[in-house]
Amino acid sequence: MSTHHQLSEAIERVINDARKAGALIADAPESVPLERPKNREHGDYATSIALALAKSAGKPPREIAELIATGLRSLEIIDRVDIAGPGFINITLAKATQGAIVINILENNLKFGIGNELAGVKVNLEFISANPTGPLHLGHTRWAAVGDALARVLSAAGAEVSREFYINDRGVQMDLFGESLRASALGIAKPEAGYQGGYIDDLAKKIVLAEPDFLKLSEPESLVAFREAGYKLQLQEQKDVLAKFGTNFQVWFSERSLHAGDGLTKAMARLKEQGHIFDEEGATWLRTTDFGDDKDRVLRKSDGELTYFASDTAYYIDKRNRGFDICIYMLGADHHGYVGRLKATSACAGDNPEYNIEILIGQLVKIMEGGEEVKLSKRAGTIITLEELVEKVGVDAARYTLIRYPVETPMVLDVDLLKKRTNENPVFYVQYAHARIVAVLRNATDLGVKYGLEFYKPELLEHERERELLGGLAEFPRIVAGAAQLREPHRIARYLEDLAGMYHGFYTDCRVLPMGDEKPSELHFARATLSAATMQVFFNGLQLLGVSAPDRM
RNA sequence: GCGCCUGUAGCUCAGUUGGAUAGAGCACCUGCCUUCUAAGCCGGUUGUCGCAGGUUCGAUUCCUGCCAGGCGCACCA
Repeated sequence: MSTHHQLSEAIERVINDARKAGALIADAPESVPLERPKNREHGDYATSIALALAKSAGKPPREIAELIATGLRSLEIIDRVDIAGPGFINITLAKATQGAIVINILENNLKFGIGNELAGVKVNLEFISANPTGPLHLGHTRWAAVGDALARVLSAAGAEVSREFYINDRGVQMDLFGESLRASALGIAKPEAGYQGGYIDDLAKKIVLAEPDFLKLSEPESLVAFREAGYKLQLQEQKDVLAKFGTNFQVWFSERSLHAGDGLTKAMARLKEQGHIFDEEGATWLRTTDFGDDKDRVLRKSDGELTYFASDTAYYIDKRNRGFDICIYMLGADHHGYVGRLKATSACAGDNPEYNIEILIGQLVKIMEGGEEVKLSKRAGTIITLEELVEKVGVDAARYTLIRYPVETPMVLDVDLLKKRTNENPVFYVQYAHARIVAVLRNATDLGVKYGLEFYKPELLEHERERELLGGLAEFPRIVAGAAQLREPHRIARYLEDLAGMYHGFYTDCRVLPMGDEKPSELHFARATLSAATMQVFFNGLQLLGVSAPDRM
């Protein structure tokens, strides 16, 4: 059980005991607010519960605080309890209580931080889902990093997660893609609305080299041939680039497969059965306005063609049929208009849109280079691809920087800054802390400093820096759980940066290894053990972000 | 016009369930390497938390209105 959890239960018990004894007449608290105060003078933990109870108790908060404090003081795990300000209760833990976190970490090692908040929940996490008609660009890259990290975080909370990439391999865009490739191969003008980038020419050359006969085909035949060959190559390239980026999907889901198989038929039947389908002006509609959408949506156009929306709907229903409890969609801000219809679709299918479907909207990424904004335009060929970004700054820096911010904030990436392999880049700050500990432990072995549970005496750790670090380590499980519940992996990154600060501070003020002829003491052992536990948390945390934890830098 | 997101230090941005003196990195000034990685640490400077109201013991956080920026409102994909 975490220290935090242990404490909040203890406080609750004290309050309930006081209520039973009639010493306190107040409503039962819904939950105990317990936080780590920013100010060190306010102890290890602080609660404002007395302020919350004041109203229903009809007593001044400080009086209630005193009552609770008295109960807490008798507990072994607590060293001291103070009341401050209007009625805050500040708690300082006993040394052994605080030091116990190291034992917890070393006993669980790779599993430390893993929780069960989402145990038994099957989550489908769909992200990127680009057309296979070009390379992945910067917008996709944000999702590639955040989506993968979110998948890891959700798994850490106990969920069973499937990462899915929906391939839009059907429709007008695909045809334009084929037409553009063929035009390039034949040296004729590309279609106006087609794809213009240089990669089209490269792809076309590759195709002709492999299949020279394509040039001899009739126009309709060659359009299909180029389209299909281009599709295969481009999709493979997306897969390769993502694999290099450390983002791996369990399922690459083809839109075509919904039409080729019975996915669409099943979906339509389901919606009909639920009674939300109607025909009007020769088209088939889904009455999404039944569930808050601004307008009804067309599934089958009057010309008989199925819409993209029909595929989306079928895909959603397919996911649910495959047993996923929660379907999470990660979409770019330019698609936020989809939220209403997706939620409504879920409701039309008879599901609970408050639980079965979640849509995360990510703001677009701006990019600065050479002091000015790079305008992203496919037409002008100034798109920045995932591959280019990685070439410039490396996988770790790219992933970390993209994950570090909440997705709903528009972010500006300064490529020049990321290129610098210096501490201006927060990822190095965190990685450095890990590498530093590895070096210390390497030396520890050489100097005969033993570390590990059998050499660890928590009561020896009483330096301010040690206490701070111990407190920080104890937060990790809560941070992971919070990141999972809120779908916000950036919290892990921010936490690691704080933890790095704590370790660096500890390292500076608390000598871990003996100096000169000094003999290794139990304090050295305790500090080395504390370092080992910290290293484990850095490792686990960076793992959740898909960022490497280097042994040397 | 309607809807979504954003507005916090010179810059890039944190700040879940309302809490104590609003934080970090960069930038700027200043110290700290004859013994564990100086990609580090210590100290200093920087704020009408977009504006105005409201809710209450207490609001950067919740509510309303306004201002500014981004994005979206197809029988397109």
